[in-house]
Amino acid sequence: MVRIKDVAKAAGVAPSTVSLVLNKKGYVSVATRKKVEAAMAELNYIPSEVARNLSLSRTNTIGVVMPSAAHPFFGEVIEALEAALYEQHYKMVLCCTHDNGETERNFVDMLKRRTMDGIIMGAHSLDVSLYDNIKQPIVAFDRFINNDIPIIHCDHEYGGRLAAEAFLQHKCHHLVEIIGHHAVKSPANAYHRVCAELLQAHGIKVDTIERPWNEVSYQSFLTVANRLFTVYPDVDAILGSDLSVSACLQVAKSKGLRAPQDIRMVAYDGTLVTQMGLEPITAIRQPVRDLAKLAVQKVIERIEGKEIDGPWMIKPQLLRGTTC
Amino acid sequence: MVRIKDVAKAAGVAPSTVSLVLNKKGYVSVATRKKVEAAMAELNYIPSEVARNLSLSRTNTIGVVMPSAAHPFFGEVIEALEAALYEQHYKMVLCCTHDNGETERNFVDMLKRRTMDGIIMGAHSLDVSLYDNIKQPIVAFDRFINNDIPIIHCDHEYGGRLAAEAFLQHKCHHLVEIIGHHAVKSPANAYHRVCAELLQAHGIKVDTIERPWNEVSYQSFLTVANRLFTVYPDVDAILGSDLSVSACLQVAKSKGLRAPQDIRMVAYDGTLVTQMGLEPITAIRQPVRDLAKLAVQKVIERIEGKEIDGPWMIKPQLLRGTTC
DNA sequence: ATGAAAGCGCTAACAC
DNA sequence: GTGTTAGCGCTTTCAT
Repeated sequence: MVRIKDVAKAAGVAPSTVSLVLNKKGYVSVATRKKVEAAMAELNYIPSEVARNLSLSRTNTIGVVMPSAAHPFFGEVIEALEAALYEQHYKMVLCCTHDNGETERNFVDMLKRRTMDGIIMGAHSLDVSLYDNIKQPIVAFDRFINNDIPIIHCDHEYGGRLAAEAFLQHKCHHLVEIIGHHAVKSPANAYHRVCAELLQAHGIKVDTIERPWNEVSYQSFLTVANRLFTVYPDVDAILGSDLSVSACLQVAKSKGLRAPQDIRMVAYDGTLVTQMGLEPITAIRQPVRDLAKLAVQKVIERIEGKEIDGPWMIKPQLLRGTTC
Repeated sequence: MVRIKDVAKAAGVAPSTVSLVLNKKGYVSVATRKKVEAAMAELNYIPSEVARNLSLSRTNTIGVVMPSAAHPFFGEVIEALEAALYEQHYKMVLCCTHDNGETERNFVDMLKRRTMDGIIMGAHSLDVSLYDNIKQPIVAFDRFINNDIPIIHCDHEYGGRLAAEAFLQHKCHHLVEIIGHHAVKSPANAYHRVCAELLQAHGIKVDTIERPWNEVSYQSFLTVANRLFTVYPDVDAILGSDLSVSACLQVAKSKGLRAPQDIRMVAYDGTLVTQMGLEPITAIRQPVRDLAKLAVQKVIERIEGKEIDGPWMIKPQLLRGTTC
């Protein structure tokens, strides 16, 4: 391994000088710069980033915690975060919790060990006390953690309103909402609340059905969809996440129901899933790229010592499909 | 910040002793261990991983390079790799290249700077010379790079055979294969070749249609699907990746074609996408978790200095749907 | 404009 | 068993 001092020796200068040309800092005469650069090329020198990190107490790495990478929505989020981080010259280390508390704990430990300069937290753990004594910058992605941790999310109340407006363009009598497990404290719950309120104000009956904790197979979405139609046979409007609604559409079709004539459906998230079936599902699209950019910008501001407040929100958008 | 020497001072011992208890190495009397542990707790000591990394010349981090995280297949792969790495106490830093050579180059640079102990490379770059002078361990994931870099992949020839067998259970006359861009050198091309050969041996006509480079929107899959039906109106069998076939199914339905009576389709990969539409698509499922585990095992063996050979393959599996 | 030297926080060889 | 000490490779202040 060739070190900075090897380059210095070869170039006949001091290590500090090499460091200066390496980082394009300070004043170095053109002549010595040339010598140093020649020596670096000659020796095929590559600086050790770890040594640099230790010296600077900064790793240019930020940790991203998500429930899963295989889920279409989180896959998109991860992609967008990685791109935004890359643009700011940060590396992303990814942790998928699979809704497992221990995984999350371990990851937060890594953060504490200063492997990373900051964290973007998008998982839904149950134990929020994990985050009590952390000095490093954290921002939460669509998730409440505590009052010290700023949160970036989509304007879900507005999303709920968009969904309600879509439903109200048709005659519905009974909306069923497929909601996440009640233990998950997410700002996203707001869209269900708002949509329910608006429809109830128009005399529409609203029921909810809850998804099991930590079940991610598509089969489990089909199970819930089937239960929905069994428990509420007169349902004529459904609101839920992309996968939930996709499964409902599948079940509805198998029962010979047509959308939007017999039943209306709005999917929340608007990932690929809603575009991919035999008909495009009407969806509320979360502005994933913008959310990711904002989250990245905010962690970095915190890393750089700026005081930031939050929360921050971005409005979602209606993607008109054929199901509502 | 509290350092190891602070703990040492507080406990009345030497830093090296603290290091020993920290790493559960060597022999430390129970009494001093207790003292040290008390001091660590008292001071709320958290070791710096960066310093440790520098000292050990090892980061316990490995880089994963994939074309995208938003794509269902790569999302699954990333998830599986992360889980496998986590189990081995490795962190994953993720790079999505978006088929962009510069991104990849930058990432390989990071590797050279020894930020990471190794790389799992699953992207399809065009410039393979990038990998010429790398000392760190690399394994390729479903991708040919060069003869020095071992490769892990699914047994695609077997996959092609499975697909052919599925088609041959029906009467087909004209298979169209949707293939990736010709610049991508992937072992996965084998399944197209093998399936084509087997069907041609039965007198079935085979054509191919090539996907554009670096187009990832679902819209682009629909475009290709539409072109397929325009160019080959008598097509009655289609083989392609999940998204390609999903788009074809959508177009076929819109033309009133029924599967498998009028047209047969087999999707390669077998992600969520094939389960999600209105009918399950018959698919060749890549054993993603096993591939990921194997890839992780092999990079780690290389990191630990073991000589490994490769290539390694794992057999795919037929998922019977209703489309063939 | 360049060099000497101290430090970033930890590990490990060696001495006691 | 425990302490001393010399690294790991880079950055940066302070002289010159």
